Amino acid sequence: MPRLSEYLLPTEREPPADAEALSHKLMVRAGLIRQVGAGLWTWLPAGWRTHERVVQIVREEMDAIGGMEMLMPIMQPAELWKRSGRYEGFGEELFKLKDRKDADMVLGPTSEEVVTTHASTVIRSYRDLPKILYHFQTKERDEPRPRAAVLRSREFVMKDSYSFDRDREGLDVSYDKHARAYDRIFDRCGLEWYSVEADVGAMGGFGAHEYMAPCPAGENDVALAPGYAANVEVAAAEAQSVQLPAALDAPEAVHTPGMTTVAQVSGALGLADGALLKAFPVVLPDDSFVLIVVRGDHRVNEVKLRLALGSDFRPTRAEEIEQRLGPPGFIGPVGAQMRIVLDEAVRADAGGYVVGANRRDEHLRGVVPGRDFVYESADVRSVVLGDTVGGHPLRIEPAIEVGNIFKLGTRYSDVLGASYLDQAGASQTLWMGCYGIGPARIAAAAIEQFADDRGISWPPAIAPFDVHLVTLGKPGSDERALSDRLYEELQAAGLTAIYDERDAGPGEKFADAELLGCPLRVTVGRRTLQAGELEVQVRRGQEARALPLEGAAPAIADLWRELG
RNA sequence: CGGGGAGUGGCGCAGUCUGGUAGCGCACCCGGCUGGGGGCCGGGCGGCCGCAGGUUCAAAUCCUGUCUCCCCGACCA
Repeated sequence: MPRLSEYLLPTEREPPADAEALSHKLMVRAGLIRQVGAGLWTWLPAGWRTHERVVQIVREEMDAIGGMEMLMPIMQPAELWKRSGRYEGFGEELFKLKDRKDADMVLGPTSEEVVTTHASTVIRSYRDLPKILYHFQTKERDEPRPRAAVLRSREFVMKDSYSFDRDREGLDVSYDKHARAYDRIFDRCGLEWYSVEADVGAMGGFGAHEYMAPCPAGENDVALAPGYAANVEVAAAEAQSVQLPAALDAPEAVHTPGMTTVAQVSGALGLADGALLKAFPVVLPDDSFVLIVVRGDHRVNEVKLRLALGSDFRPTRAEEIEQRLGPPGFIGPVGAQMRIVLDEAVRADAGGYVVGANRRDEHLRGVVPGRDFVYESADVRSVVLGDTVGGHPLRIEPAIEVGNIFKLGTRYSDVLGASYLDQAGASQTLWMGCYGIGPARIAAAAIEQFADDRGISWPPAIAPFDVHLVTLGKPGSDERALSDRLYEELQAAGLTAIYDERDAGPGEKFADAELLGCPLRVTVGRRTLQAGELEVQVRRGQEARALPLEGAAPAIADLWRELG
């Protein structure tokens, strides 16, 4: 255990000028991390202690569900990725390089290819199943925009585990085991968290959950209602109803010169934005056009749209819109010669909507879906504040994704030939799941969630040290002799301690202790010594209490356990 | 990739418009004082002014190019 005079803890008074996120500022100020380049960070000793405490918690819970720790390489032959289709499919995020023989290599952003390749040769029989394999390994992802220090970096350690099962039911069991392990992990780390249903996306999975830690620096928006939590990417909710003017016998043209936005048209007509319909043409891979129509106060959700269309799509170019429909800003579903998908929040019986007329400077009013255009119905919009779930209004808050679990199915085992022989001797494809956790994000999320104006306030289980021991005595003083002894006794009592015996003033020592944020600060000074007691401050809430000198170390250990 | 901003000592900044000895606060080193909330006094160390080219008697400052980093958005197993 370190004495601070010998330790490397470069604290700063000022945060880096370009830091925005609280965790970024505090991790640098507290001497936990330093930047090397964009999205590349060094963990300094105290920061790494926290990282490794998180890792140890994850390890224990993975082992508890039968996971087996291993280690796969960061650098991987491109051949594997070409076989899985992800050499191109992963996109620009994949770091690619060549070795001296000019062979294509990649730096692994994840390890499905490698682990599945092993499984294909190592798992041969139904008797070998199920298996859960995991490792902590550095991941490399050439992020288009790294941000907020370790919250989104280009290189980071991830725990990734992979389950192998005989069938879909087996996968469900492995998945549930992970879900339970994850619950314990995030609880033990002291985070505020919840799990949400996630986009299974282009990976073609069978189910996925994300573990979210709410905090201001979060990059995901989560929709919440009592008993409901979902990433806004996939969230579904009841839309607030909107006051519509009465339907007309037939659509009627309205002159709307230069009014290309919803706000302009609704303003000019004195209507709510939701009384208008917005139209977004998209193009499918077969080059057919689909017109997506949502309420004027709603936005198309691309993830949900992809799901509803059952295929990828691209936005339409301006000249295509002009050619197929009309001038951009004035397009609408009436008379459109293409497939129309109408969002479910649009009611066919509520009155008359206003839509673009597909002619310059003109809209139509009194439009009734079904009567005036033919459509398919689907939920393709993003939820907004004001929507309800089960009658409860939605809350939307930012969160950091600290982990996820994903039912892969046979997507990798199929293409990489991972199969086993069943009891009847028939070859069967392995069913797989993959499960990730980012220890760095857990650390950053904990900072975000619990920091106060004095600095970090770690959850006890992942603090760099359990106790921050501050001595105010000069070398040779009685106070110093006592604190030296206490330092030994704290360790004997099973606590980790950082001992600030620097030749510095009390204000500086207290400020550094509160910045670093260990759960307990113990102060030894003349004042307390004369009173025959020690001052112990609980970092969170900064409540101070006095403990008798006699038997102080075990009492501090008890106090620490109470916090945990 | 689109938009915006910034590169001057370890950190935070001024100086650039109007070219002329590279500065301030903190940190750091030495000495002394102080000793329960970033204390005080004195003395110091430390800078290819991101890089390259150009203009000029002279460039941190003007011109051209380039690199890097940050923020917002797009993107994101």
